[in-house]
Amino acid sequence: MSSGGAYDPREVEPAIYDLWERSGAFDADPDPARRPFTVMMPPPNVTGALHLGHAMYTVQDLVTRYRRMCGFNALYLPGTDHAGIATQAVVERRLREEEGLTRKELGRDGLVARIWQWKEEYGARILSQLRRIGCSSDWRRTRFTLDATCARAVYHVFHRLYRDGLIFRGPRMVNWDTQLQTAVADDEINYETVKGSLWHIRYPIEGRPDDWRQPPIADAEAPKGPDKPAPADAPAPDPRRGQDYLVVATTRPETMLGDTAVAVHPEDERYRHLIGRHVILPLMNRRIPIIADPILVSREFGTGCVKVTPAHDPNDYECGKRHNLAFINLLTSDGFMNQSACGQSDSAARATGSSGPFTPGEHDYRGMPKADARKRVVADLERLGYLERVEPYETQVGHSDRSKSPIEPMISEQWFVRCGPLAELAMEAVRDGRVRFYPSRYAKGYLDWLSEKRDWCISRQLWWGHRIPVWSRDMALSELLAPPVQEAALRAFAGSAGVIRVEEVAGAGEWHDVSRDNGAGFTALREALARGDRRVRVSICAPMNPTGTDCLRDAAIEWAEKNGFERDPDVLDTWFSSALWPFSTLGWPHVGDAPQAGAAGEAPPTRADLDYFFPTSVLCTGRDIISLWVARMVMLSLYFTQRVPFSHVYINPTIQDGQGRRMSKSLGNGVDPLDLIDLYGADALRVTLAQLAGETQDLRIPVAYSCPHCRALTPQSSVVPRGKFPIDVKTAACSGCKKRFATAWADAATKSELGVALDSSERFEQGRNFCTKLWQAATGFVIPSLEAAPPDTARAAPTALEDRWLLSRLCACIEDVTQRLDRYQFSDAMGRLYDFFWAEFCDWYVEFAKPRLSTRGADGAGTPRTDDSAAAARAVLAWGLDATLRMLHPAGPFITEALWQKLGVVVPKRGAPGRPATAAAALLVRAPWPGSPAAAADAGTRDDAAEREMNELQGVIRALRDIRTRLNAIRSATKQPALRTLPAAVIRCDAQTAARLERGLPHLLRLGQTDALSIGPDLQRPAECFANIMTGVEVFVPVSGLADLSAERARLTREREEVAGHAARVEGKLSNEAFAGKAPAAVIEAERARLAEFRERLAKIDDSLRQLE
RNA sequence: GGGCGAUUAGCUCAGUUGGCUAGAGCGCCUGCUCGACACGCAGGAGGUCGCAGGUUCGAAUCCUGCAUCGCCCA
Repeated sequence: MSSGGAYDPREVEPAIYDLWERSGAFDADPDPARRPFTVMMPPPNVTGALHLGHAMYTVQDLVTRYRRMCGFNALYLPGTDHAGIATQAVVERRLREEEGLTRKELGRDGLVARIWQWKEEYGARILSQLRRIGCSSDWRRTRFTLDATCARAVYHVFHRLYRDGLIFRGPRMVNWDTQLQTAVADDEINYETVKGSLWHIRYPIEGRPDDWRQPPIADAEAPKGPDKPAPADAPAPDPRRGQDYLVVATTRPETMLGDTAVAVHPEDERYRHLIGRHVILPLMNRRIPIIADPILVSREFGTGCVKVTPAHDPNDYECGKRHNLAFINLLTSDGFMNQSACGQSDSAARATGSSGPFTPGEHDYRGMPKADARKRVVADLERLGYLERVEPYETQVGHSDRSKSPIEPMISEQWFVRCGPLAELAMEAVRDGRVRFYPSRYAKGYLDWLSEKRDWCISRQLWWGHRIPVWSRDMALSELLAPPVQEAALRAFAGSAGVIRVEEVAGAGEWHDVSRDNGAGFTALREALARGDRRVRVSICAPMNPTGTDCLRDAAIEWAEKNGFERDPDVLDTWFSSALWPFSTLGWPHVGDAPQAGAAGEAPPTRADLDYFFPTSVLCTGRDIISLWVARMVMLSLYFTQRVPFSHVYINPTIQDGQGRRMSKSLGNGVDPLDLIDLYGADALRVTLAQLAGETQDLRIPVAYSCPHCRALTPQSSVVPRGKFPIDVKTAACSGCKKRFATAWADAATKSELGVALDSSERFEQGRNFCTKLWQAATGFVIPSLEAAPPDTARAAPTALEDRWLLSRLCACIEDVTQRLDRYQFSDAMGRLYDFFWAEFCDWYVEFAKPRLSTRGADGAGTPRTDDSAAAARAVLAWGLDATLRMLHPAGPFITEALWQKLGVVVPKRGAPGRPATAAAALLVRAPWPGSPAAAADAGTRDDAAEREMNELQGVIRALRDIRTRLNAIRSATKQPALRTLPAAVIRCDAQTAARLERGLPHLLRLGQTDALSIGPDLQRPAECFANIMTGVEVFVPVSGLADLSAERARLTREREEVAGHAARVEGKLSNEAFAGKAPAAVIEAERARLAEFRERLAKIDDSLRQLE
C-alpha cells in the first residue's frame, strides 16, 4: 500500500479553483426547472484589504455551497462597497502625505479620479482574496455600489422618495470635521481626554450696575489636585453674584459669542427671581434671556447657570428648540470664525433701546482660526473684568476617526429620509415572520431601533459617492411666479415626473411641490405672495435618465442649468446605495433601455434575473450593522418592490483578538486571511471558522506571529503589553528558535533583514489537522485499498456487524449535519462530521476493515483479498469516504474536491453498499448532498441493533486497552519492557452477551491486542489479575509474574468509592418521597435502572477487592 | 442611562424543552517509530458551572439581586 504523501494546499488550491471557474460551476442563470437560492455578499468596502474579521465570508460560501448541493440553483453574488467617507479619507491622507496635495488643489473631478484608481487596486485585491478563501461566487455578476447598474437604482429611489415627500432638507446638529469638511457619524468619533481649562465668565444682568467688574483671581496657587475641579462655590461668593451678574463656566469660551440665552434650574432658589429677565452678553453687547430649563441645568453642577449656545452644542441645541431661541453659527466650514463673530458697539446696542451695562468698544473675531479666537476672547474678557477665574480641567474632546482633527458640533443643512412609514413596514415583516433572524435574539434590537423611527440623514459633504440629484436656486417668490419663468418651468417639466419643490429660505421647513397636478401647486404660492414677497429656494429633482450612467440628463435639468440652478454638492450616505443592494445588483428597476455591458463585456442583469433570484434567501452579516444596513434594506425593499429582500438573516459571530477587541487593521490586530492560507491552507481556515461559528456573539482568536525561520508561533500577547493600542510592535524574538523577526509594521529594510512573520493563530491548527487526517486517510488508506480491487457495490451486502454499524452511524451523521446546517448551527454540524469521520470512520471502521482487505505474507507484504467480505469492506470504505467528502465540501471545498477527483479515477461509479452504483458527479461542487431529493437513497437507515452490539464490543476492547496501558505503566516504572499484547484475558458475562462477543472475537483479539480470550458466564476470576468492571461485563487479565498488584488494589478502591457515591446519591433520590411522588415515571424508572447498575458493579468490585486481599 | 450578550477544565468554547455520573479542541501527564496518519495512535489527570438568594422532587439550565467583561443604542 503506497503512502499518500502529505497534503499540500498550495499545490491543490489554485488548480481546483481554476477547475471550478473553467467549468462555470459558480455561474447561476434563471432556470424555471430549478428552485433559486440567492445570497448577496455583503459588499466589503474598498478602503483596504480583507482581514480575519471578514473571514466569515467563508460561512456564507458554506451556506451557498450546501444549498447548491441540495439541488438549488444557487447564486452567490459578489461585489464591493465604495464606503464614501472612509475611502475618501484614506486617499486624501495619502495624497497629503505622499504628494503634499489637498483635495482643493486637485479639484472634485481630480480627486474622484484618484479615488477610482485606489478602488481599482483594492477592489481587485479584495476580489482575489475572496477567490483565495474559496468563495463560489458568480463573478460575472460582480457589482460595485458606485457602478452604473447600482447608480440607476440609487437615482430612481431618490427621485421616488423625493416625489413621495419622504426626502427633505433641514437643519441639524452634526459632528463637523473641519479638516475633511464633512459631518461625521457618532461612531466615527474617538473621545480623548485633554487637559484644558474651565473659564468662569460673568454675565451682567440687564439694568443692574456693573461696577463689580475686576481682574480675575489668579488660580495657580489654589490648593487642589489637577484632576478635580474646584468646589463650585470657591472662592467665597461675592454678595453681588446672582444679583448683579451671573457666572457661567465653560471649556470653550469662544462659543460665548454665539450664546442666545443663559439657563438656570426652575427650582433653584438662587436664581428663581431672575427667570424672564435678561443679561447683556459681554463683548457682543447682545441682550439674551435668562430661561428656566430643568433638562439642561443641573443645580448641583458648577454655578448652576449654563450658557446656551444652540448652534454649537448638542444639548444646547435641544434646549434652543425647546425655548425657540436663535441659532447663531460662528464657524465657517473649514473652522474659521465667520461674520457672526463680531460684536456690535455699545452705542449701537444702546440704540436698540436696551439698558446696559454694555461692553465698551467693538470686538471683531472674524476670519480667525478658532484657537486664536479663543485666546482673544479670553484676553478681552480678562481685560474688561468679566473673567472671574480659570481652573485646570480635564475634558473629553471628540476627534474625527478619519482625519484625527477635533470635532466641532455645528448646525448644518442636511438631507433626510423620513423613516416613519418605511419603518412600520420593516417591523411588520419581522413580526409576522417573513424575515427571520438566526439567532432569533437579534430581532429585538432590530425592532427597537426601527420603533424609534428616527429620520435618516443621508447627505455627506464628500465628493466620493452618488451625488444628490437635486438642483436648487434661491429667488424671490415674485420672480418664480412671473409668467415667463413659471410657464417655462412647467413646459420643461410637462410629461415628466420631475418635481419642482419650493420652500421658504430660513422658513419652518414647509414646502410645496408645485409641479404636481400640472402646476396646481402654484395656486397656493400665489396666495402666499399676496401676503408679501419673500425669498424662496426652488429645487428640482428629475427622474432617472434610463440610458445614463450618472443620471437625469433631460429637458428639465437642461432648463434648470440654463436658468442658474446648481446641483447640490453633497453625496449620499454609502448606506443609501447599500440599502438597495439585494435588488440593485440584479438590475432593478429595469425602466427604459438596458444599461450597457460592463468593461469586461459581461451581460447586464435582466428583468428575468431579478424575477428569478429576488427576493434573496439569506443574508449573512455581522450584528454591528443590523440597524445601519439590514433594517434599511428591509425598509426600502418593501417600499419599492413590495417584497422582503431576504427571508433569513444569519448574524455571524464577531471575530475578536485574544483580548476581546474587534479585529481591525488600524488596531494592528487584524490578521490577513492570506497569511493563514499560506500557513494552513484555505480549507483549514474555513473548517476552523465553521467549527467556531455557533450562536455565540463573539469569537476570540488569539493572534500569534509565525516565525519566518522556524514556523513556531509566538503569541502576540507575549510581545505586546496588554492594553497597548494600536499594536505596532515592529520586531520580536521567536519563542521557539529565539531569532528575531519583523512584523507587518516594520519598514522594508528590517523586513528583508530579519524576515517577516506571518500573522497566525494556533486556533487554525485544529482545522489543518482535520484536513491532514482526511487527506491521509483517503490517499494513504482508502483509495489505495480500492485500487487493489474496485468494489462492486451491488454484490457487497453489508452483513458484518461493523459494516452495518458504520452505515447506521453515517445515516445518523447525515441527518444531524443536515438538520444543523438548515438551522445555521455550523459549529454543531462540523463537530458532528468531525466525530463521525475521525472517531467512527478512521479510529474504528478502518481498523476493523484492515484484516478483511489483505492477507499478510511471511515477508510482511500484503496481498489483497477479493472475497465477499473484502468486497463489502471496500464498498463501505468507498461509500463512507464519498459521503464524508460531500458533507465536508461546503466547509472544506478544495481538499474535498481534490479527493473527489482522485476517488473518481479509482471508483467512477459509486453507490451505497448493497445498491447498484451510478456514475458519480464529475465535480463535487455540483454533486448532490446526501439525503437531498436528488440523492434520497444515500441517507440509508439506522440499525439500532448493530449500534448496541458495537457499543458492547467497543466497551470490551477499550477495557482490554485500558488494562494493557495500566500494566505497561507499572512495568515501565519498574524498568520492565512494555508488553505489545496481553497474553490472555477472561471475560465474564451472561450467555447472550458471550455469544455476541464470540462473534466479535477476531476484533477483540486484534484491537484489544490480546493473544487469547475466554468468554463465558461461569468463568473463574483469575487469582492475580487486573480487572475492568463494567455493567454486565467483567474483563480480567491475569498478571501473575507480570506486575505488582498493589496499584490495582488502590485503583479499584478509588473506583469503588466513586461508584458507591453515585449509588448513594441515587438511593437518596429514590427514597425521597417527594421525588417518588412528583417525578415522571420514566425518570423514576431510569433512576431505578441506574441504581441497579451501580449496585451490580459495586458487588463485582467488592468481589474483586476480596480476591486481591 | 436603555438594550443584547457573556462569565463552565490552564486556554478557546459546547451544553436544545430543568433529569448530568457536566463535554470537545488545544495544552498537560503516561505509554507507543506495531500494517494511512507523531498535524498521529492508545490511555489518563484536570471543573463548588462568576457570587448571593429563590422556584422545584431535582438547577450549569428557570426567576431575582450583585459583580466583572464585551457590543449596540442614547
